[in-house]
Amino acid sequence: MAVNARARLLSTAETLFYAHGIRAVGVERILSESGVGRASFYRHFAGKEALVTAVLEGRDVRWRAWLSERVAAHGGHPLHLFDALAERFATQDFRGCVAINTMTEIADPASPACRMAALHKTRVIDLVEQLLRDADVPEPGERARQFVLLMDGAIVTALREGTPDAAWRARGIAEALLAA
Amino acid sequence: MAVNARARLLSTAETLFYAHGIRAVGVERILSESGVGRASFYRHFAGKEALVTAVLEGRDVRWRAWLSERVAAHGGHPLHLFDALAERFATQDFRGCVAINTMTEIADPASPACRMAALHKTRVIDLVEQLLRDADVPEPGERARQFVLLMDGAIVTALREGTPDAAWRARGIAEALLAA
DNA sequence: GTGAAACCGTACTGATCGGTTCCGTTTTGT
DNA sequence: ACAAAACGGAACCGATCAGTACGGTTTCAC
Repeated sequence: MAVNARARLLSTAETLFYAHGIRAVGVERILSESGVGRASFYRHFAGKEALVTAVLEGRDVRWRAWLSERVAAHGGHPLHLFDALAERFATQDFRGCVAINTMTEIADPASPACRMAALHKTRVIDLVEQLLRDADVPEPGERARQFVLLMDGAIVTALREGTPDAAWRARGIAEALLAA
Repeated sequence: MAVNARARLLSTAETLFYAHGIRAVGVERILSESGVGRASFYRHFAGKEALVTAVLEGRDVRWRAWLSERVAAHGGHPLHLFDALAERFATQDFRGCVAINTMTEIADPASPACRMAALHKTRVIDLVEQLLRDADVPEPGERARQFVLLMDGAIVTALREGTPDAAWRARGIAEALLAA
């Protein structure tokens, strides 16, 4: 129980922040649920804000890896992005996109958390653009931005509706877009 | 200074909640910035949560009225929804959609605030559906849900980018959708 | 085996949270 | 003019916030 304090902090914080929001989760709760001592926390992180940015960093890497893997599993076509989203929307713990939630909650665009969230989105755009290039879709740059707009709209809608339907709705729109 | 305490509370709270988030704004700040006494606040509202739902109610009514008016001013076609959004995105105080921000921040779907936010979105869908009917667009029900997904995607994107570009991007997608 | 490093738990700080209560003043209806 | 209602200000309440300090324990490298 005395090793990996940092990893446990990151894991517990990620779960709690995602489920309840960043402001809603105090350091107290993260410590008690992770079993990490208070001093150990401040030995690993300068403060709560540093923990938040570290969580967002890890989330960015892991989420893009997951998305790439699932799209590839479905066949690798850009439209399969929405099949991956549908899978995600159906999971029990789904509560939207960490980056979107962070930007709407923290408000200050200059804060490290918001900067990290914005960076995540640009990286996702790059990922989508590469998928579009691989599929020989014309104007992949602009198309990628359109696709991410659709994905974000689907995420917000799925959070509100509590069903994966929004993924299929967004997929239908994307199909119309590619056919045009 | 001793009249309209309720109205001043609602106005101040709406501004602060929208700019900084609900959790980030304490009752203390609302009182000092509105000039309303603490006792007066709890005479008008059962608590902070009641104030939040009242603010969301007012916002819902006012925002739909504003949207209808702006769409009509642009010509009344459903595509003009995105012209209205572009106007909104360009305003200085734009910080996304109150309903989306509330749902991502409060997390609990059963809370009065989230219920009110969800209700707002369904009312917006109804508004969009009526616009589509008036324009003789086929399948207005499903189209309305697609349009609102596009609008929500545009709102989230505009919040991230800080420019009105997302409105034009969403408009382009909507045009492709109507042409298909 | 021994010392250093990492660890957990507890007690504490000052600030702020939402909410209650009381008091004296101002506004309003009649 | 006068009473009732609405009001602002301030002193409180217990709880929780992020962060610090200290003391005793476990882990690990040499």
